Amino acid sequence: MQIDPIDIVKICKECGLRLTGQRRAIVEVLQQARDHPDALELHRRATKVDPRIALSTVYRTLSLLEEKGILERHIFGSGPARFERADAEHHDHFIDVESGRVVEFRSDKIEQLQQQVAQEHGFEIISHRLEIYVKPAKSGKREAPRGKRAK
Amino acid sequence: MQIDPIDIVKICKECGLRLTGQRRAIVEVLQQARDHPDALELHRRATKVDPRIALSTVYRTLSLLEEKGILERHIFGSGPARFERADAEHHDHFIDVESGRVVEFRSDKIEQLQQQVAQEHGFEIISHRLEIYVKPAKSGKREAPRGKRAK
DNA sequence: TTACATGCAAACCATTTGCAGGGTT
DNA sequence: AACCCTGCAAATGGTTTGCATGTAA
Repeated sequence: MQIDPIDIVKICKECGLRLTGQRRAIVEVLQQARDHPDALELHRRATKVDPRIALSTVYRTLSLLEEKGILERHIFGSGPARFERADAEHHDHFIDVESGRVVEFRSDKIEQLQQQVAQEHGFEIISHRLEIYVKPAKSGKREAPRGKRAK
Repeated sequence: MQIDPIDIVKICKECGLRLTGQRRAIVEVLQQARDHPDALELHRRATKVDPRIALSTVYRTLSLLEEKGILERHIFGSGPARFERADAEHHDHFIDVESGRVVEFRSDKIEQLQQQVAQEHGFEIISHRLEIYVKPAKSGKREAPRGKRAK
């Protein structure tokens, strides 16, 4: 089951933005991304769709979509920001330190405990990020858990 | 109760490093820090102890101490890395988005759940970071929870 | 036509690095 | 004396920005 496509036409209309070829191309690339690419990689992919796209435009568009809540920007370890579609339901990340691969997961229990701990400290949660840096378990490495995630 | 002081003399001796005035000064500043300062701030403080310290030396020393496991480097949101003494017991952070203040916390339950989730995915945890961006709860803001942390 | 968007290059910011001179052992 | 360490300034890498030009509406 797929998340709704980014409706760049609607976004532009609503916000009084122009619908340019570059924005279309970048959105298309984001749409198809199943990984967590950085700006440079997105630029690489976007130029295949339309060679007339500057890296700065990619950055500008990414910031734009992030503002609109369409995208999430992650900074894993050090290194460039990496982007992904903002999911309806928040999730966290495993980062395989050997391959750089990112795997999403969600634990309602952890979410719930965070809420509880924050409350105990007199805080209200605005957002959070949980990144677990991992390597494949040497033994009993179960292949990808059942279902990509019960989204 | 205070964490053990950084024994820079011992570290240098063990690793064949030189015990310089700069290192002493930076370590002293780190020692006294009760917050999570960035490199520039540490440099500012260090130059008060000894004006002859270059920012690059601060960076070099911080990297050194991080390697030795004495320090932890955090990157909260975007912005410069911020440093703190590596605690015997891992902890996570609340970041007050309004004031920038960082509050430490620890939840064994969360740690445990992470372990469990990682295992389910066939991963072995190398490290993790959990940052909860918060603001003071509007109502019923209980003042700092009992004890700074039951270290 | 008229803003807004883009490309380009320069600016930026945090951090790292090359190198010649200094200071510890 | 030998070699590590430092200061300085320049380089780096990711990202942002100023500005003249291009283009969607």
